[in-house]
Amino acid sequence: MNSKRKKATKVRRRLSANDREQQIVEEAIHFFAEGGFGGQTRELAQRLNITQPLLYRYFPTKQDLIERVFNEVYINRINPSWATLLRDRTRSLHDRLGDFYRHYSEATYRYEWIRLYMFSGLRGEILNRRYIRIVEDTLLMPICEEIRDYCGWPSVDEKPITELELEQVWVMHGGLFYYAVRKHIYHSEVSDDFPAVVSQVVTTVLEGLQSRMSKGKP
Amino acid sequence: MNSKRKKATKVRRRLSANDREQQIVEEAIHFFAEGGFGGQTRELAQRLNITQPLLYRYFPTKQDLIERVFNEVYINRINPSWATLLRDRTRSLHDRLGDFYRHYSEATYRYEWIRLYMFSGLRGEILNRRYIRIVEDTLLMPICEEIRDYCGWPSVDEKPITELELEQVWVMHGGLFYYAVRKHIYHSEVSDDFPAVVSQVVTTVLEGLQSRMSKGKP
DNA sequence: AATATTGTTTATCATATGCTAAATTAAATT
DNA sequence: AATTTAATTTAGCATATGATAAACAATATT
Repeated sequence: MNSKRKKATKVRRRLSANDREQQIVEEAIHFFAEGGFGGQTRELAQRLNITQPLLYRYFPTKQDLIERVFNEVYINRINPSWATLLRDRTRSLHDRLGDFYRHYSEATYRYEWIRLYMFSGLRGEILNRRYIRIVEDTLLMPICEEIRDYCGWPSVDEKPITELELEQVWVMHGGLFYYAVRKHIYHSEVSDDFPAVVSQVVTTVLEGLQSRMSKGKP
Repeated sequence: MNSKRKKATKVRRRLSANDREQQIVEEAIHFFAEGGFGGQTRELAQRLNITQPLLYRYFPTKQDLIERVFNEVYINRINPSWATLLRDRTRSLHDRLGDFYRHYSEATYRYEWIRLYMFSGLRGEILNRRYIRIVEDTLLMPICEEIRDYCGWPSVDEKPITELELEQVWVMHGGLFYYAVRKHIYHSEVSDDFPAVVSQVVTTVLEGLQSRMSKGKP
C-alpha cells in the first residue's frame, strides 16, 4: 500500500500533450493577467515547473500562446440566454436587469478577465472592438428596446434607437464595469454587495428615464 | 537678412539642460502613453532625434523618467475650484454637474491621461489609489452632499453618506469615465457630443434619485 | 525484453535592452 | 582668439529574452 500511495501521490513528470497544453494555457492566463503580455516565458515556465523550451513545443511563438489565452478567456463568454432573459416581459425590467448583471458580472468581472481585457485594449488588439460590438448588438440594444417598452416610448420599428439612448445605457453598463476596474485593476475599496449596487443603479436609471415619459422624450 | 532668417529657422542642435529635459518629458508622455512603460529607451531617443545615452544624463534610470512622467501628467490636475463650482447652490445641480464634467473631461479624458492611468493601474502603482481617494473626497462626496440637498434628504451632519450612495455616484462617474476608455483605449466609436451625454445622464440620475424622495430614502 | 514514440531537458544562438565611461564638439567665458 | 564649460555622441558592457537544435528519457508498442 505504501507503493500504491507513492504511485498515487507521485507527481507525473510527463503529461499527455493535451494535458500539458491545457496546463500551460491555464497558467499563462494567470501569468499574463498579473503582469501583462510582456511577462517572460522563462518565468512562466518556472511557475509550471517545466523548462522554457518546452513551451515552444506546444506554442511555436509567444504570440501564439497569447492568442490562445485570448480564445480561452473570451470565446463563448457571452451567453445567448442573457438576451432571452432580458426580453422576458413577464418579469419586471428591474428584476431582469438585476439578474442579467448577476450573470454578466459572474462571467466577466473577474480578475483575469478584466485585466487581460484592459491589457489587450491598450495593445490595440481587435478583440476589444469585436467584443464591444457583440455587447452592443446582443445586450445593450435589447436593453434599450426594453427601456422603450418600460417607458411607453415608441417601438424600435417606429423609431430606431438613437445614439444618445445607447450612450445612456453604455454609461450604466460602463459604470458597473468600472466597479470591476476599481476592484481588480486599481485594487481600490469597493462595496462588497454588488447586487445591491446594481439594484440601486437600475432603479435610479429606470425611474429617471421613466420620469421623462410625460415630457415626450426620448 | 538671409543670414538672419537662417539663424532664426535653424534648429539648435544643443538645448539648454532645462529645455532638453522638458522636451524629453513631453515626448516620453506620448511615447509611454502609446506603448506602455515597456517601451525602449532607444526608440524614445530616436523620436527625440538624440542618442539614447543622453536620456541618462537627465534621468539616472528609466524608472526616474517614468516617475517624472507621472508627476507631469497627474500632479495638480484636480482643480480645487471644481469643488467650489459643485457646491454653488445658486445654480441648478444639473447645470453644475454639466459644467463640472465639461471641465473634468477636458482635463482628464485625454489620450495620454487615460492610457497612462490605465497602464499605471495595471502596474499596481499607488498613483491610482491615491488619485481615487482624492476624487472621492473632494469631488464625489460633495456631489453626494449636493444630491442630498437636491432630493431633500437629511444633511450629512444628521446622517453620513452611505456606501451605496457613494457607489451610485461612482457608477455615474465611472460610466462617464468609461466613455473615454472606449474612445482612447478600445478606439471604439463613441458619440461625438459628450456634453449631450453628460446632460442626459445627469438628468436621468437626478430625476431617478429624486423620485425616491417620496419613498423616504436614501 | 527490445524497439519505437514522444514528452522533456540541456546547451546555445541572436538580438534586445538598461546603463556607463570616455571622447567629442557646440557654445559660453575670458 | 584662446580657454573653459557643458551638451552630446561613440563605443561597449552585462544581462535579459525569444527562439532553436540536438540529446535524453519516460511511456507505449511490438
